[in-house]
Amino acid sequence: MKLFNEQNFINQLSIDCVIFGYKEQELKVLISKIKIETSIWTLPGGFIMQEESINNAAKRILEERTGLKDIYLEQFRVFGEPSRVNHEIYENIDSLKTEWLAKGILDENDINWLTKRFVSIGYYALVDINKVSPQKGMLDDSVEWYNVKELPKMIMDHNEMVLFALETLRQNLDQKLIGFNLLPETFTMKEVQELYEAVYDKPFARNNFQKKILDLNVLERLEKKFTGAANKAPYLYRFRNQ
Amino acid sequence: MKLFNEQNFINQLSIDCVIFGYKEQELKVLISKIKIETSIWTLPGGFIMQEESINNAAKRILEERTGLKDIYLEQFRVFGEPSRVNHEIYENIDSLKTEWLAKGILDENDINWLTKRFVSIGYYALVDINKVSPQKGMLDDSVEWYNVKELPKMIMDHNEMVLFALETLRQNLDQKLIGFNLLPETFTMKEVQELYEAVYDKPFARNNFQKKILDLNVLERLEKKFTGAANKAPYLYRFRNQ
DNA sequence: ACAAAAGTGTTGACTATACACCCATGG
DNA sequence: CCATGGGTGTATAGTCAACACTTTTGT
Repeated sequence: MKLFNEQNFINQLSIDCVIFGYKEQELKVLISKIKIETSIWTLPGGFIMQEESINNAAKRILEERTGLKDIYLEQFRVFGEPSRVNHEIYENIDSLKTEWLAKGILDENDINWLTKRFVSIGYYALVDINKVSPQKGMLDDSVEWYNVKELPKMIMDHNEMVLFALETLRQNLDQKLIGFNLLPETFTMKEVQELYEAVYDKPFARNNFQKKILDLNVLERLEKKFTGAANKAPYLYRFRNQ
Repeated sequence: MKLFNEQNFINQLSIDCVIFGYKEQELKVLISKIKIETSIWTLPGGFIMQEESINNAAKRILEERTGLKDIYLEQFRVFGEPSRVNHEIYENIDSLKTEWLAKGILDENDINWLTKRFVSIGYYALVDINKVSPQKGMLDDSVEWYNVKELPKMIMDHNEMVLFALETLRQNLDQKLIGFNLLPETFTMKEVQELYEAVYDKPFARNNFQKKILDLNVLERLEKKFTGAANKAPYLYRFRNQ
């Protein structure tokens, strides 16, 4: 097949994506499992086509896994240790290699291409978790959301990548007003607060938080949301886009 | 010669360095001129060896141009538009190609290697300008310091790279206490202030600035510096390393 | 004594945080 | 009418910028 070679993709350069979602008071990351028996986890990743910008490559990879266009995403760091090789997958796990070769998914050239040392550009993305139906990649066994605090050990430096992505998210959440990408169309102030608490992993004072967010002047107050609970009904808000 | 091929370097991936120095109240950037007659300017750059981390590659490139080890440096962004090709140099300027081939500096394979589309990792570095004696690269005609506000038009997106580097420097100068890398061993408070004014391109109030910097608790006050001027002698300071 | 520039102190505005209170809602 | 949680107001502390004043230096 020769899927991977220098005519299609740039050699030894990859993109790995830390896709953040938010649900049930937890910040989650979308990761793939390669194989059931041995359970190898990775971040969703891919390669850069010759005529494609790196941003578009990242968008394409994200769309493949989430089905979503127009995702908020941003590069956060390049990972370039010479030890970044896929040996974990392609050498230790002979059975995988045999299987892929047998199934004709990959040929020898592809495997040679994939087992070189790779420099990887880290992107992080923020998505409304309700809109995503995770799609398996070619080599994936499953794709699932994991709590960012309870991620399994992933290949190479992928766990470290998540730490860098989270650090960048924390630095940018306020400043760039990007948190609303993680929430549905409308939301209550409490939901915003719980999102912030999940991201920064610390509590915020309710009243001061409300003041801070409203003072940003980016939210539009809608009708009240009657939950049936025996207390005052909270307002719903929507992110005002300009 | 075949200097450049996939056995030596990673293909289609480069590093470009924005090297900041500070002198005479001006923030300066070290840039190379390729050829006298046509005057093509570029940022110092290079490639990544197969067994080398990207950080070490950046250090090596910086040492080649500045002669300095242990420079403060940090990656700030990846530039990956598919239009990033060296055509400006290698096609429009036939004379260069002819010259290099004639001199045996590069052969056809090298030129093919160099004229592909490149993804470039941007690093910025902060150096004590007094310690640097700029070194010409293999293809350089000259290497000089230019005021960051008065840079000539450089190839590809190199001017844009400087803007991103400066933006990152501004964001990190305070937070990471890195400004002292731009100053000599000892300095007066006025020199620190003028450095900050050069970086942010705006004035700071003298007394408040002094308070802010001293409150960081990273400076050690030394003896006074008698300049011979008819005014109170300022103290010298040194950056306390822990 | 004076000008120039460094060092220090004081004030007022703004911001962040803690505390207090009131209000709507369903049982 | 009460418990619960949402919305809003106030007081306090801390931070930051503007202004004022004092000190040191060489002429």
